[in-house]
Amino acid sequence: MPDRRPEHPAMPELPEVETVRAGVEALLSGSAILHAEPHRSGLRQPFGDLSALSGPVRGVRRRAKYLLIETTKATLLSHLGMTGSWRVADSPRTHDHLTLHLADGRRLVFNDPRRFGLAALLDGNGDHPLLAELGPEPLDPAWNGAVLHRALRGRKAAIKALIMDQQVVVGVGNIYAQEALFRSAIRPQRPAGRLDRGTCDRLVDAIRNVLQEAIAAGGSTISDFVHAGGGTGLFQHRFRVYGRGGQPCAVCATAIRRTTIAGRTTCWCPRCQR
DNA sequence: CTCCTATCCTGCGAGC
DNA sequence: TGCTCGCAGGATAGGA
Repeated sequence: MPDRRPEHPAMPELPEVETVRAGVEALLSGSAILHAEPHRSGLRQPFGDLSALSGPVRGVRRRAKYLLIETTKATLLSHLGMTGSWRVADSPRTHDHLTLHLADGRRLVFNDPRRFGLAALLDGNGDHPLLAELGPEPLDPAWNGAVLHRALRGRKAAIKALIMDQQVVVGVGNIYAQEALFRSAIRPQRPAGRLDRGTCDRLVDAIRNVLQEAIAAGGSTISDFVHAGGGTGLFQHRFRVYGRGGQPCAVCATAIRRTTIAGRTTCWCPRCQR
């Protein structure tokens, strides 16, 4: 039975978070935060004391899949989890968890039905434990096949599991891991430590290309509602393997296969990927 | 240390 | 129609 492609692949990986970053930055540009008002004690972990979050907004940055909203006095770290969104409040909705009151009267609200998300302030040094162990940014030119090859040395886990490991490289989740492996013709279950240098070069290129294309497809639309999924813009129509188990490969027409790797559904073409 | 599994949580679609 | 059940998955705790 062929998979049905999910209607709303609400999986915020690097491209989705980057799109949300740009959207939130546009919403906050030139504004100031008066105060943060939590509606519960926390999500994946406690919000902690958010009272320092106020002042003119200096910028909105991204590190891995985290958003960083920086004011002159503090920086809010947030993660969209699976289903998180930021919006300019209209009326209250279920699963609204945190409201940022702005000086111009608008309210920016974090909503997250599944509550896999997170929000907390960076400490006085601008650090947070969640940021401490993160690996390289995939779009940073300093990350390349040689660096990946070194990181995989001796590792026996499936290559797909390791490119989703945020200590190896950040920002790659279940969708783009599958798509990058298809593009680089690598079978997802191959033991990572056995990939040679040239294969790592190919994989790095594929990861970069698929992420950049997805960011570009994320579009420039500025909306009052910036959310995790919906599949950034039109990119979801370009998936070659994700969610396509049982369907013919777009390249060779062989049936796409489906399995589980490290607890996550994984699809691949048995002919194109070795 | 490395690797894998269970867990958190809600919404949705399949099947009866 | 309305119910139950399984699945979706980022990050992490804990077990092997």
